[in-house]
Order: sequence, then C-alpha cells, then structure tokens
Amino acid sequence: MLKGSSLYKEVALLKNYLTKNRLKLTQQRETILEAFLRVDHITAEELYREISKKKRQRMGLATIYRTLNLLCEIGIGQQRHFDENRTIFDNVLHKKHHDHLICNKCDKIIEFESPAIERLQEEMAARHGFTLNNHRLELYGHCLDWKKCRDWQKSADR
Amino acid sequence: MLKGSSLYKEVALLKNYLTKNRLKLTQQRETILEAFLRVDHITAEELYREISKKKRQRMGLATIYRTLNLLCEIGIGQQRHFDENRTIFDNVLHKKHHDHLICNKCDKIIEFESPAIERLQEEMAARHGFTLNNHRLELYGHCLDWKKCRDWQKSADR
DNA sequence: CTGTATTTTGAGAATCAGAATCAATATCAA
DNA sequence: TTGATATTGATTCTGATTCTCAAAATACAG
Repeated sequence: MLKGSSLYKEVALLKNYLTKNRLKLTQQRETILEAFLRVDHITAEELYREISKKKRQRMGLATIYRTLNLLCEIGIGQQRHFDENRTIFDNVLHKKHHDHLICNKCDKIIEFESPAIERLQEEMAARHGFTLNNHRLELYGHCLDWKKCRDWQKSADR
Repeated sequence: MLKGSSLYKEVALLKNYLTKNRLKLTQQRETILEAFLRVDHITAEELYREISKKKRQRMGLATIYRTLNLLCEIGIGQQRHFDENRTIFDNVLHKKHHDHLICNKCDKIIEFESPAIERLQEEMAARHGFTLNNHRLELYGHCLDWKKCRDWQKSADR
C-alpha cells in the first residue's frame, strides 16, 4: 500500500515544519521521509540498509536516526519499544491511536484499537486520581495458526 | 513493609531452585535476595549502590545483574521497561499480576489490576487469532493533586 | 544569480546499560 | 578434607544510539 501515491501532502508537512523552525530541506531528509512512508514500522538499522541497497546516495546512519527523530517530532512517526532493545519507528501518519498484538514466534505485529479498553483505562486512572496523557498496551502471544505464522515470517514485508 | 519479617520462605524458594539446577547458594545471592525483597522495584544500578553503601562485602555489578535475572527466572522478580532505557526489576513475589500507572511529573508508580480490561484483551486477541502469553499495560499521566505529587517525590522511599 | 551565514552531513568516537570473559575463589557432596 | 564444579569480580566487549566536528549543502539577502 502507498506505492505510487503522491507524497505531496507529507513533503509539504515536513517542509512546513522545517521552514517554521529555520531548518533545511535536504535530499537526505526527503529520501528518508519517502522510504519511511512506504512502511508500517521499521528500525533505524533496517531503514539504513534499505536505503543503502538502492545506493542512490551515500547516507550516514546518524542521519537516519536524526531524521527519524525529526519525523517523530512532526508527528509522522512514533517510537515503540517492544520487548527487545532496539527502537521501532512506527509510521502513524494515516493511523489513529492503536495498540499492539505481538507474536512471540514470528514477530508479527498487529495493530488494533479498543474504545472499550480505553474507557476502562480512564476509569482506572480516575480512581487513582490521575489524568492520563497517553498509554501503552502490548499483548504478547502467538498466532493460533502456526502455518500462517511461518508464512508471514517468510513474506517479503519482513 | 517487610522490615523484620522472616525470609525463610523466600530463601527456601531460592535454595530449592538452586538445588534443583545444581547451582550454589552463595553469600552474594542471599544478600541480593534480601535487599531485593525489601523494595517494591529497583534498578540494578540502584541495588548495587544500596548494597555497596552497607559494604558488608565487595560485590560486582555483574553479579547484581546475574542474580536479578536469576530471581526473574524463579519468579520473584520481573523486568519492566518503562519509558527510559534502564530496566526496572519489579519484586512480584507477593503481588498478583498487575499493570502500572506512571506519573510523568514525579515518577510515582502505582500498581493496579483490572479483570475487566484483561477480559477485553483476551477477546481482542481471540478476534485476531492469537493466544495470549502475557501483556503490558502502562498508563502515563499525572497526579491530579500536585502537592501530593511533590510530597511523594520527597518521600524517603524514592 | 551569487556570496555568505547557517544548518546539515558523514565518519568515526563517545556513551551507556547490560552481557561475556576468565582466572581466582567459594560451595557442595562424598 | 578433597576435588569437581559453579560463581565471583574486574574488566572487556557489545550493540544501539547520540555526539563531535570539519566539510558540504542550503537558504536567503542583495
């Protein structure tokens, strides 16, 4: 999804933010934005390899990190820290708030939302005299259908 | 809480696990267990400083990490990764499963449980063809009562 | 268009939590 | 007590991420 779709809006968003903050629109930033919008979620390292492969231009890993963090500030991305130690950058531009279901076997990540759960969370917070800013809900388990699990693992998307 | 209370049961639990796995009950392991049971949650570094202060014995940081992980295997502790990058070891021996409510202002951590939320989680997982192993739910926000928030911050417990 | 001030880049060094190494030491079971 | 085995602590290593800084790119005033 989002193969040839126009990036006008996204680039405009980035450009706007940059201008507003007296920052510069560089080729690297555009390349990274473009690649990032193409995926659902990705690590800095993965994105680095992805871009290096199509060596359209030299690109430092530090730049990837810097730009990914920039995109998070703009609101296009969001950092996630699942069980491991590396940061996953989630492309949330076209998504509503959502929680995650993670397969321990094949690392599949499913996004879901549950207004019912959110409601209960608010209730819980109120009971303890808290005002909520945000939350994190991650469900860990495994796919019931082991074959699908394996198939997904093999899919190019990984 | 749990000041002079006997550690018989806990030491027995540890001893049992060690024997079963042909491991050894060392002074360090006992010291760490004892210190760990005294707190609700703590980082390896904090526990290290805590024990070094009462320099009853020399103790390497590596040993703290190793033993803390051992306690997690036994089930006395559980790792938590809140927003930061360091691991918090949660003493769960006398606790049921619980989730966390975290104040962004004063770092207060409140533990709670909600069977209703758990039920909805199971339902959600089933809907996506998943069997759940465990989950993580963290609510971030701030105490409504800023004064209490500050007071808690100052309390010796921190 | 051009010069210049300013920001960004890339390569590698720095960090930082945590894990691995390994010789010296402690534990345990006979 | 002994000897096999596990553990310790000091240190080094690792891997992800950030920092540094000279060189390059960009924006913008003229």
